[in-house]
Amino acid sequence: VPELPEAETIKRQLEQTVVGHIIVRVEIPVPRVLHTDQEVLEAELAGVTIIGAARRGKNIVVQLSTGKAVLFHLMIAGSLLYKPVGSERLRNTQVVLVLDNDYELRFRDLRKFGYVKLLDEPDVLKAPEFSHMGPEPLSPEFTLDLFKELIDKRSRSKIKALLLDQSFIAGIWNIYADEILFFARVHPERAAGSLDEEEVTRIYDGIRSILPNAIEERGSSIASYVDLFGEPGKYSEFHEVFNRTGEPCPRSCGGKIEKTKVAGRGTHICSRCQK
DNA sequence: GCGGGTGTTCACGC
DNA sequence: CGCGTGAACACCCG
Repeated sequence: VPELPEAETIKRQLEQTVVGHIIVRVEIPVPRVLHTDQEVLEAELAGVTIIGAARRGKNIVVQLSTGKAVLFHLMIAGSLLYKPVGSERLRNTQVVLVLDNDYELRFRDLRKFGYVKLLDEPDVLKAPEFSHMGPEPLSPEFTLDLFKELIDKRSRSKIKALLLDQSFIAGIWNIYADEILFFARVHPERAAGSLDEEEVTRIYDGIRSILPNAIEERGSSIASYVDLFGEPGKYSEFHEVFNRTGEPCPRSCGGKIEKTKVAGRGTHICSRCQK
């Protein structure tokens, strides 16, 4: 599942590739993945220049010279791919933006849970589509004080449920929630209100260090995720607990990584380190 | 047939 | 009672 680091990787790669190019044609083999009327989308995209790329949470946005933008949500098994025109298109390619440099931007989703949508507001901080979302964890506005305030308001929730809640904080999902809580030595079932100041600070520090490290490695490839160039992310090699059930705890505490279920999600913990 | 993210609805408990 | 919370669905297909 592409989370913040994976979406940010793709956003940065879009800036190096499609930005500055004109969309000469749009092909939509599977219109069902559109959350915008097909004719409207085609009319709004054809002949238009791509002027920027942005990200909000796990959402990827391509900004257009017309003041509109295109939102790609990769959901569970989606990918965006930058490929030469004429190269073989993988099965399940649903939307293709053909560019003026003989390359094309392809949206592909094995599960068809992901979607493509036209936005009238290209500023991701203003677009109503994202108005329900919590703060961007890597933004300057997301301070320790703000995090403490938000935690206080949701004291009854389990901390892992909060990290997964996109309206609480944007872009973190299962991999990074588990890695952050292991880093912070906090058990995922803990009620937010039971966390002391040091624990909240450690979770905050985990968020602010793990996400940038993961971006540096172009994200984590666990199932189907690949970046814009079809390459897997390398951060999976650095996972301390996620997908490491049964392995010894990397803190050498003598415990083993266990898999449980918290907030409805598979959850990896070292129960000796995380209290 | 399971599982995955999201939006929605619905039920529960404080 | 009202709110916060969480559970149950629907969507789809390897």
